[in-house]
Amino acid sequence: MPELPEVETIRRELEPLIRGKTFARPILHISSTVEYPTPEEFTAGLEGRTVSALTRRGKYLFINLDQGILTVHLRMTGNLVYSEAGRPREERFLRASLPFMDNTALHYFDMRRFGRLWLVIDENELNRLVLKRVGPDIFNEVSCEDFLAMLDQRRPSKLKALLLDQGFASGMGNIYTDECLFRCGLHPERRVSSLKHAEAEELYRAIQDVLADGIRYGGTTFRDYRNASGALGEFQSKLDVYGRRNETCRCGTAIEKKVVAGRGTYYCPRCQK
DNA sequence: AGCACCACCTGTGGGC
DNA sequence: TGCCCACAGGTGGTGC
Repeated sequence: MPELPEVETIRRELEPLIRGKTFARPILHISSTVEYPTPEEFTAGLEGRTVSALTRRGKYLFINLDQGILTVHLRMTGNLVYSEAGRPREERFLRASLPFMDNTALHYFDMRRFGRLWLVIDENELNRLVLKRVGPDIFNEVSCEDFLAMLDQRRPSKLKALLLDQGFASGMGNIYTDECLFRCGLHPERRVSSLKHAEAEELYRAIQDVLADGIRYGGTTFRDYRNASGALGEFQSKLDVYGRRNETCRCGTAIEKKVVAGRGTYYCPRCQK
């Protein structure tokens, strides 16, 4: 489900709703939702902690506390939903309930159960246990100059694989990668090493633009994504290629789909070189 | 190093 | 019409 714009949408919406609130005792409906520490340590450690700020790196959301950092990764189908009243309307796929002292709550839903929660004591532990292989946030922490310097001209991989590599830079997922490559007219199978300087700059620009647009429209609901209020995103109506196999590109050519870097990849064979 | 493949899960839509 | 299985916004491990 969620790529950078979806997580950022949740972050922006959630922060004013929960900043200053204090957690009551969490209920883990599926204990494997907690990756670290043990479920018992997680519930005991979160109870009584107060939210100070919400931050993000790539697809990771950090709920910073007066002591420690509650970390969330939604993977494919996770939803983090804030509810005014204590209990959610629909309990199917509810994996964890994180109530606050004032009887509001954060509910974590996840159909496929891939998403995870962590409770770490500080940034040091966060970097060591969670963010070992997570590169800088592509939207907030990488300037054009940085990006050009990061592009290793000897790197043999394809553009699609580069952008999906969270260790290179974090936040891009399958949808925004395809949309970004369409926007800058680069083929997903182009080799990183073949990029000219101007093309690399256009790629950087397209990444920033597509992510900004995704955030502006509240993310993409292709299937399951919901924001922190349970509402749908709206960027799906702006997609140029993703999910549009056999539809016509604005150039008149049919959009194709093939597997690149192990992921279903949509592109225009005429516009993208 | 990078890539292909599997694993983790559940649901569903497209093809036969 | 109905059934089945390929595939789905992600990532981590393994082995080549």
